[in-house]
Amino acid sequence: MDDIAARAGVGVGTVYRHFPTKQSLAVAIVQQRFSMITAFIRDELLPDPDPWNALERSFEFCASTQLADRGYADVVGTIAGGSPIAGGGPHGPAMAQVEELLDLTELLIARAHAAGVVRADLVATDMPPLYAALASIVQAGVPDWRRYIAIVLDGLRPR
Amino acid sequence: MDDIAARAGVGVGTVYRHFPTKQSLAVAIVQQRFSMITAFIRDELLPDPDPWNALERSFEFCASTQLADRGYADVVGTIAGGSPIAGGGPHGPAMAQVEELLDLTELLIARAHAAGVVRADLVATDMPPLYAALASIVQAGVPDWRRYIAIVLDGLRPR
DNA sequence: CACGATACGGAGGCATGGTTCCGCTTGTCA
DNA sequence: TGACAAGCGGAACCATGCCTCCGTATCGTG
Repeated sequence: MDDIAARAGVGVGTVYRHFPTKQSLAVAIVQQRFSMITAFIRDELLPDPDPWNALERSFEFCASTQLADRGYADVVGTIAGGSPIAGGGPHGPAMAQVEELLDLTELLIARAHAAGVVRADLVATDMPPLYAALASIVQAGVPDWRRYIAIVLDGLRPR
Repeated sequence: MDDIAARAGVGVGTVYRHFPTKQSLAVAIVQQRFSMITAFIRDELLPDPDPWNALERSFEFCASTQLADRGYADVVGTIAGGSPIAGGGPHGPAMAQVEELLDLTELLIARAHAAGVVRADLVATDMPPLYAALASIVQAGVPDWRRYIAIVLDGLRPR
């Protein structure tokens, strides 16, 4: 917290005036990230005319977010694990936000199914684990993570 | 360390007599795990007559190890990242152990290529990132991780 | 049994990092 | 200008967790 305050050019006291606890600061950051993700899906991916390309871009987005944000993988992992991270939870983005994100993913997958570009058994809840997996690869510092996006995507193609 | 000592039924002092530092204990654990992994590949997977099945089992093994060992994903991730985790490194299994593991993986992949069961561009160094990815899914608490093994494996099939 | 050596236990020292609190500065209004 | 309010900074407090140290128990030997 001292470092955060220093980076922000204020004293710790000021940080604690805005966020009463370290955890509440973390929650605020996570919620902001969630907004970014849902906004990206809604405004960039769903309008994309090519459903397959939208999927591809969703993985790219996931990877770049992890590059900018060391904690991203953990959060997505938490969603993937399906744990009850509602408002009260430890680093909980409100459950409503998770719902919204899953709904958008659902649309993404539905479009892909309609176009027949993905395997028949693919469901929306498959995505968070795959996003988490990719994020962990990026987190590990693997330089050519795009290669692994390609491999996973190949695994999603119709059989 | 206090907890570890208690679980072992000894005092902290005794723990520190065997492992002068917490890190050295971690290193010892990691090295032991490495031995288990290399032994498994050598004694179980390489003798498996079906190269594809061997690959499949390697992922299964990876997942179960992560289930038993919360730190497994991190270690594999470190290898995947290709960072210099030699003897001096932070939680470094000796570089020699990493080399050995990569060599064994090389054999596994070579056999798969010879049988023509995997995509042509697959190389041995692709595996650590994939193992790390799977481990992170397991770590996240996703109950049906086998499903994601299947998806990734499908991504490894010849195109 | 006496004695030295070896091994043990766990209280205490010390560093780290989250949180609180109080004195000071800044801005506003009469 | 003086008095008050609001906001700020950072020193100090406290819990946690790694590690050290010393008094004690155990074991082998003369």
